[in-house]
Amino acid sequence: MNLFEEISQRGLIEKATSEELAGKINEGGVTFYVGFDPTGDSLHVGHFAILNLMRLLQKGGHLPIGVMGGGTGMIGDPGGKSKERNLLTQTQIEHNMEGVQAQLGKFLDFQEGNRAILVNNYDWLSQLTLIDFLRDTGKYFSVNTMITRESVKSRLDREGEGISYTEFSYMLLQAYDFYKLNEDHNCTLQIGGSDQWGNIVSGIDLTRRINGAQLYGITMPLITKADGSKFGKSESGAIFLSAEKTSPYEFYQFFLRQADEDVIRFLKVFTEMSLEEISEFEMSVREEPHRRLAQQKLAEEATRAVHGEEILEKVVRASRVLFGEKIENLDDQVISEIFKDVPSLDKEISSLNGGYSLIDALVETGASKSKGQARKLIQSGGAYVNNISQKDIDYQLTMDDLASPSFLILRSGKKNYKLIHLK
RNA sequence: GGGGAGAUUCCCGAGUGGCCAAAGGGAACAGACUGUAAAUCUGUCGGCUCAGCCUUCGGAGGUUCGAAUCCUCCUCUCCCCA
Repeated sequence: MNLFEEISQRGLIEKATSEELAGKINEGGVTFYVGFDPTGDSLHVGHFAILNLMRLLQKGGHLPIGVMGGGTGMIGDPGGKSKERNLLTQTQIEHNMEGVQAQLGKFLDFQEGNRAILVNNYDWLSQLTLIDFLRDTGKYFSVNTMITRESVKSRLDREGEGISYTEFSYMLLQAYDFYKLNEDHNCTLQIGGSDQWGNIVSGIDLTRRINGAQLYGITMPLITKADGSKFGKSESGAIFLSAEKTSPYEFYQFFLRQADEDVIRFLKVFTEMSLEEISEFEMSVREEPHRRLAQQKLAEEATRAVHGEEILEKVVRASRVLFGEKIENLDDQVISEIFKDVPSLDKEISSLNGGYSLIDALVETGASKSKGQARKLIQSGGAYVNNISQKDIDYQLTMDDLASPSFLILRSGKKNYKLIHLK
């Protein structure tokens, strides 16, 4: 199977601008680019599919360019929901670029061979002067066409909304990026989300008009879940690739909890596993879903790619302990490692002498919002001390409840852990 | 500029003088069942020293034994006409 067939079978392609593209991709040596929003210093799982596609293409002999939208970020894509863009400072953008580059490095090779590069479009967009830009670039754009673009049209149709000239120009800048990257790096392919179609096509048109070069574009489908909700959000918000923003444990658990209906599709989209291997897991999901082998594999592959083998092992071990039986007789080191990401409350060890009420402990650790809720939680059997359900409202924690010499583990519900560190 | 409607607990939304911490739905949180899934069912869902008490119905006053409900003023939102 050739590369193009493979990526389309994985579900990584929604639309391509031209039939010829398949041939180019199978030949190799295509320089392609993907744009990233510079507003944060970490990518999130919503980027996972595109990262995987970039990785697959690089391994297939193509050259990836990551473009940070340092310049376009100051303008704002009219398709985006936010009305006003914050102007990021250069230092912020540099900081964000570093963060993103480190993460891209997990998926792409920046070192040798057909090595990836990361650039900031501020570098060239900031050099443009208005007169030159209008004369050399603006003249190739038809306003008639621009106002029919979905992103612009929806803003025009909505009463009282409108669109500023600034945002209206966004499309021109992104188109110019593609032209510029073609000139400077011989970049001939742009890949983006399905909402980027219009912008990509604008770049292709512009470049053809300026220098006659034929460029290509691919859009990726929006990754959705079987229940219709958007992939990438957990109860507590977006799942980031950075360990500071989303702990590796939470990251692993997020993938582990995906539904049977989604997991095979996700294996194809998010991992490099061969399609043959994936079809074995497909059978497993069908015949023995309770074993959750596919979910485990997905969580494993994703966590390994982002956080590495060593952290993966720790996270798997932590998961086993956390979803296991009673926690006792562990040493401090093991506990603090397993529960590294769990919020913990420091407490004087002496407070256990006179007994420390479970209700207070639940409130103080933040497991419950108020004493009333803590009381109800205990009554419903949802409060756990060292993984054992405790239903006595007046329960007092004592030295006997320590899971290790200085730790005590509380839990509300199935997976919400809190740690008390006795000093 | 003229006329009308409205603001209720996280969200939607009922409630027009006591039976109101306020119906119903959603979200959320627990429990059961499971597979750390989905669906379903059950419970909880302002606070507390919890059979009781305290603080809430846009804001400030007032009437009343008693106000989310009535009156006055203010703030904000929406609709229609010009």
